[in-house]
Amino acid sequence: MSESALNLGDLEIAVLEQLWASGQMDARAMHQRVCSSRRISLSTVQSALERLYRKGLLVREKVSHAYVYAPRLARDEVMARLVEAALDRFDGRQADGLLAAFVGYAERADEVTLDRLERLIAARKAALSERDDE
Amino acid sequence: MSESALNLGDLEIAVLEQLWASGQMDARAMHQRVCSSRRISLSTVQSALERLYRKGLLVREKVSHAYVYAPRLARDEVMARLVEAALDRFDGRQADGLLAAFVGYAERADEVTLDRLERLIAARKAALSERDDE
DNA sequence: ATAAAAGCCGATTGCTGATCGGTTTTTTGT
DNA sequence: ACAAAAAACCGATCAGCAATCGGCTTTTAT
Repeated sequence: MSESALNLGDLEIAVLEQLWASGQMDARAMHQRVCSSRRISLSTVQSALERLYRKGLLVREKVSHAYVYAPRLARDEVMARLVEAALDRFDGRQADGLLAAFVGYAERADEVTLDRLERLIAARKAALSERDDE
Repeated sequence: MSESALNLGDLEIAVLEQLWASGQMDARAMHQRVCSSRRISLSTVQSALERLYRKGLLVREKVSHAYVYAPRLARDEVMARLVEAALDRFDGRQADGLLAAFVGYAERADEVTLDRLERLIAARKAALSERDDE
């Protein structure tokens, strides 16, 4: 049922970051964005986009001849899936794992983050009790 | 510089789970535990233990001739590192990343987990304000 | 129709985990 | 002390996957 197993390489993440920042792009534009930091050919970028597309992380539309790629998932969602993929391989109790992972981060978390988390938890609790009612 | 890049294979995780459950074990004992679900030779298990040792996840002690391995990190700590490794590759704001990752899990979290998280957050907030005081 | 741009395909490289067998070293039983 | 058994050590193979590229095919635009 779980079967996530998402895995992303460095180029793939860099490409995703560009798309999250700009919304959409074709391979050529992407190449120009990333070729400054990485000396890379157009086809390499195309391969990365293609892989991300096959992984279900991008949507694309043929604009006249070229594909224009756009993120299919929000940045946050992808991060969540990565966490899920990393934790799903352990025996049961993912919640505990996340909890544990969070502890490590919490030690560094600032007040704003904590406030946001509290709101998230409150929202989740509300959702839970509402579901119980019906 | 982050430089975590922790990565674990399936056998490695299975081996770790056994050690977390039993505290310590030598290669032979480990082999007997895992060879039921995986048809695997002793040396394969030894390799996995060796790899985990080199990765700093296990300690070992030569008990007379055989190494006895034990976890160096708690299960939770390893999970936390895995999450960290998965998230560190994104641009900045890891706190936000964790937050985001948490959102996904929170949607499935049960009340007990939520309560525990609230306590964690409260504890962290207390620690923060105490530090501000001094 | 032809050149340029894009897509598609296959190959290579590099890394890492899983897996094993053979050789050397250590332990142990007699 | 010696031989058999157990363990460690070593290196080799295999598989999967990301990164990378070049070349062939298709489509577009002039």
